[in-house]
Amino acid sequence: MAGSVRREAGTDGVDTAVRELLLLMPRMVGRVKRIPVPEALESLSLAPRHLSLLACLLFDGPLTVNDLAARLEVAPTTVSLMVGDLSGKGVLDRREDPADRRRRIVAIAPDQHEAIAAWLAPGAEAWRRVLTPLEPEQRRLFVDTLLAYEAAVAEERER
Amino acid sequence: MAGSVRREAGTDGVDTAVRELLLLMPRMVGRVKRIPVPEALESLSLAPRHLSLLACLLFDGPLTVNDLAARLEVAPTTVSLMVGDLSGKGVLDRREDPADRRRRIVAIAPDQHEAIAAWLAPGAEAWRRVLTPLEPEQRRLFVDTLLAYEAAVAEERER
DNA sequence: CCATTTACCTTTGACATCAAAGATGCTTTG
DNA sequence: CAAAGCATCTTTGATGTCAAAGGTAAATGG
Repeated sequence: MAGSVRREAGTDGVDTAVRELLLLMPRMVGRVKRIPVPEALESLSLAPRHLSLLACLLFDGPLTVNDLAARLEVAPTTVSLMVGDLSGKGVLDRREDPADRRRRIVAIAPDQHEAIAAWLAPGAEAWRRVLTPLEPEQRRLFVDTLLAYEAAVAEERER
Repeated sequence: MAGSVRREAGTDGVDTAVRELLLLMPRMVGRVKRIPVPEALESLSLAPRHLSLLACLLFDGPLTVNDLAARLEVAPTTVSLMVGDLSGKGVLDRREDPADRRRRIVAIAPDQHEAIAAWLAPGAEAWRRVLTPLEPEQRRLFVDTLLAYEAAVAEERER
């Protein structure tokens, strides 16, 4: 039965795992969208959806709008609106690239650096908790498998 | 530096992995939101966002609106609207529970079963591709770690 | 040089999602 | 059995996200 999702037994648990993951994924997405905002940042009307954008900037330094959109797999529109919003509130720094005035270089305002790192910490803590008991090579395998999945999905889209 | 995301070296690569995962997650979410719709279903105005709902119904049989919302980590509002939409188009079957007329039992319309399974197949194929080369116990470890992460995030929300 | 093409960002209008309130039916309790 | 309480779903108004179009600046090339 080609095209079907399930297959006969004997594939050594692969299909069981696939099934579990297909059902787990939307749950995970939903949860991540609800990570609570610390009080210190609530006054700046920061919401969970800003978290990944700020994480990118915190980890990989100043970036352009398109660059951010590509990393987050989100439309440049969305980044542009968010950045406009957050820079108005002093959370982000948006300035023209002197070398190319079409570009806007986006960075975290220095005085918000610490508060944002603290916001990221609980999410990081969740990962740390589940990764710590693993052997180093098991950890490596886990990350690589997830990366491979992302690549596999990206590839499917080409066709 | 408590509360910071990075720590000193010597934690055996945990922090490297955490960092990679924090950056990978939003990418994955974005990609999954863009899984293409097969032509056979496009005429029914089905979009990627319907996929996880249909997957739940395909795997776990008929469910109620609240049940679906809980599994998808989405508001009952959203499920209600989607179900109303899709049942209007004959993709889903929505009928009152005879035992409790407040409930609506949602199921996939039998004649759409096959097309939806085919839509799910590429996503399943991506997982299968990355899981097949693993040993059974490695596979188990991978799934369990992801489940543990989901549980860890759920727990953080309580506090 | 000026004209065309390309790159990057923003604006705009349409749609998806959610929280809160509303509607309906079951359950409990005096 | 009546009334209050609870569970389930839908409706409504507000907000987030996106695709398409618009605006501006750099690159290309005649």
